[in-house]
Amino acid sequence: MKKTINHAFFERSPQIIARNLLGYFFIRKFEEGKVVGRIVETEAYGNQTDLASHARFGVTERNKIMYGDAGVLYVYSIYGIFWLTNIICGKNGEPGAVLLRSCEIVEGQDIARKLLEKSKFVKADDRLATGPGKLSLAFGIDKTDNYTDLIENDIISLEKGDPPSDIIETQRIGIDYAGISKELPWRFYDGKSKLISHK
DNA sequence: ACATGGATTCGCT
DNA sequence: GCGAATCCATGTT
Repeated sequence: MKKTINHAFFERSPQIIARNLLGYFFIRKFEEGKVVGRIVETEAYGNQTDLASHARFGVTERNKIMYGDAGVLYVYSIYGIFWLTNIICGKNGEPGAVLLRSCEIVEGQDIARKLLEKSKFVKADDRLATGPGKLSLAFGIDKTDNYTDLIENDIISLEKGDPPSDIIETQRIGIDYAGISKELPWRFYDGKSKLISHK
């Protein structure tokens, strides 16, 4: 039995969890095998006071998942082209999520490549899961994976890994609309990794 | 029922 | 650095 992660791990602030998840392994099983990615880039999204968060307008049909139990996947579509993969954080009633932005695929690169090639909007080079849209493609994640509990289910999971020696904190990407919140240092990445979406 | 715009990516300038 | 691809959640009529 591998090291497990319990729900309590996710019942903390998204900033703490986004940082802690660096070096962890994100895993999805397929019939042909499994895809394993070392997480090297994340972003935290907070409550109503975070003007970049989907929770900034209060509860809606799409974002109500952010107010629910931690440790479940929040998957939503963006630009009509991509799915983005998040993990719900915080205690029940406190909205928060961590966006998975980049992985180093350490197993199942052939499976990930085939999944990427199904999309006409990405190029399947050696940066297979670099960027949140490509990461979701590489793990075959779409709206059918929304609400998946990472602790309970047997297909998608997280395993502990060693934290990077060099963790960089910067502003989040693609949130120019967020006013003062765009300056929050809530993006985290492994400073030694080459597979980061933006430097 | 309709208008708006986005937690992206790629290719061209 | 900028525009296009493309669709659904959201807010407004």
